[in-house]
Amino acid sequence: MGKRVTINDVARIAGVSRQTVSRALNDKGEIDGSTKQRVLDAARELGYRPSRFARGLVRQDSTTIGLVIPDLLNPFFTEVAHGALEAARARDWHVIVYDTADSIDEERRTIEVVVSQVDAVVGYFSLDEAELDQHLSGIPVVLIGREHRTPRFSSIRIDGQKGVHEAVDHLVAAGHRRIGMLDHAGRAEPSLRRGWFADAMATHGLDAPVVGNAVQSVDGGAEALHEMLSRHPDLTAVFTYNDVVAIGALRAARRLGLAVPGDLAVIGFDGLQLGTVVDPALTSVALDTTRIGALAIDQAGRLLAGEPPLPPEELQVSATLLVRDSA
Amino acid sequence: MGKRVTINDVARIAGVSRQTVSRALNDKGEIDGSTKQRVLDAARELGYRPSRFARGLVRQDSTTIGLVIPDLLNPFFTEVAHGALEAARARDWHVIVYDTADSIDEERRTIEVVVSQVDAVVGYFSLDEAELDQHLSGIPVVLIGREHRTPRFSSIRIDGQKGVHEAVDHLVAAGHRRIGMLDHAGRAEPSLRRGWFADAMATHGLDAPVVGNAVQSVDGGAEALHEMLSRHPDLTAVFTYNDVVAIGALRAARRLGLAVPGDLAVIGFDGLQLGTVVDPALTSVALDTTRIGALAIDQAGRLLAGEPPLPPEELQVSATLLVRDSA
DNA sequence: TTGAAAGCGGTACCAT
DNA sequence: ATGGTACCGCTTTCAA
Repeated sequence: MGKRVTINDVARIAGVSRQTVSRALNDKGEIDGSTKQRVLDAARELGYRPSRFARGLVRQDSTTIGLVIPDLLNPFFTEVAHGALEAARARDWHVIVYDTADSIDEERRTIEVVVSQVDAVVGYFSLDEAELDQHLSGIPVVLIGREHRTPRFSSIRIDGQKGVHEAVDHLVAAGHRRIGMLDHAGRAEPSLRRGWFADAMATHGLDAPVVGNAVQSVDGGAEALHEMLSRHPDLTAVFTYNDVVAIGALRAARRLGLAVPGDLAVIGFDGLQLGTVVDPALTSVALDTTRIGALAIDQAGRLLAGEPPLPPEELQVSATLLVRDSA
Repeated sequence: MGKRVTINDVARIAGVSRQTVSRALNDKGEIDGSTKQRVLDAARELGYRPSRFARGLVRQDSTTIGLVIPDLLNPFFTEVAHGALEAARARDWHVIVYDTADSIDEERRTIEVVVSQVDAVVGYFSLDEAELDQHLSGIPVVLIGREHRTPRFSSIRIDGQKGVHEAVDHLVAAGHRRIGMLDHAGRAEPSLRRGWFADAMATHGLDAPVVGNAVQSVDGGAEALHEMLSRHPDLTAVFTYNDVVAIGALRAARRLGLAVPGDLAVIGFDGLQLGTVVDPALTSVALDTTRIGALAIDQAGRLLAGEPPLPPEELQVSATLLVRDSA
């Protein structure tokens, strides 16, 4: 029942050929004013609308990118998505967004259908490359926040080395010595961020850091800080896996009657805008989230156009300490 | 350069006809195992990928919806978008997201191109219906947060009447009498929310309310509260146009040394998750934001299928007071 | 099991 | 200014 009315119907009603209809609708010259009007009227009357498929088939323009993210409600992904949308819009590209709801099954469903809807795919995946390639065969794929293993894929890397060092420098300069970290709970290996942190601590000759694990949520962060502080009451500063956890830590500190940054300094990671709504505003190792999305789109574009892709060095986004009020 | 390899190329290389290629690729029966393998190999080798246009042209399935929002970074719209994506995914529909960056020009650009990419459009628009219809001709359009004037469009209404009354009831029950409101700045007419508020105040026989105007941002809310309090220091409670403004008010109150809710009660509007990260957690007249998006998708679906559309009464989402800690 | 032919709904090019 | 025709890439009859 959907797209019934075709260009032929319009042609018939208007008493002209389809080519003429096409001309009228596309504002080509070479058409009589009254004819054009007649066609337009007929089209409107019939509720005619060109098929995007037929049109796409003949004019090979119009690019559509699939953006796959685990959870749009997570402000980090929201920002990345925003960056991607912005970059795509600048090129007049269209972006189909898929929210996989943090579910591996939804991710599977997504890669199965996305390939027939878009020209390239960018985003966050947890499936292994073999499975991805199997379903996404033949189409450019840019992985975000995860390193590719085979040349089949591209990836945008997050380089927090410098930023995390700055964070620790900042804390040390303020006199902190006992600094803990709230890492990502429930992952096989310690995070890269934890590695950078340990590295920075070592640089200052500080003790092997105290590390707790936080579930990735505000509540998770609050709980983890409680726990960590009960075991290590001497901590005067905390660095967290990300801003969401840091915000939880902020809340926990307040509940414990600790002034931030006076009694406890807190530094997050991501530099989300969200960090400005809490009080004190969150100091954070900031990523240019917009750029992450934009880079992914950019790389997808190069791959699509057959241009030389950006080399790994340029596919990195590095972090910088963003000093606000919590440290 | 883009989509060079066609089904014909695969057919030639595999030494079969295109129909056979189609069979192999689409897992139809009636094909010899070895033939199928040969085709698959050829396809992989050539990096063949079916044209989504050609395929869409012949099988008229696959629905794509355009979602137009003014700013994905605004948590309210993020939540609505999330609801829409979720509802679309449940039907195996695809959603192209357009962020118009709060710009009327971007909105224009969007409606000009979206029509050739999607089957229906839902979202937020500020253009008038005539202009919308002109570009979106013939395709279902569901307006959110704004009432349609002509039957050409559908719209999802926000009904805050009950929720706002609950909010005022709640405040009055807690002993508040002097309650101000921070409305939306920079709009021609007072908002509906302000009307509901005035109405609720009148119900309780309270004075005509004090109303200030806030720019729609955290800073805007903070500033507006300052200003309002300097002129009306006797206020003990504030209701705001939305949560973002309320969060600004929260901050301003804290800076002024006012305890919330002790010295000043604050109630927002929207019921965003964002309200849980601030301290005290924000009490708010909550909307089911997810439902807003879902309703829009639902209505678009009915329009598309030629089913009877939902009547206006069912296209409403009403608000309820969500009591957290700020009032 | 496989292939030939006929569209799907448009646009471009060449006549008229 | 308008119409005829080929063709975009793929799937769906229908024969063979």
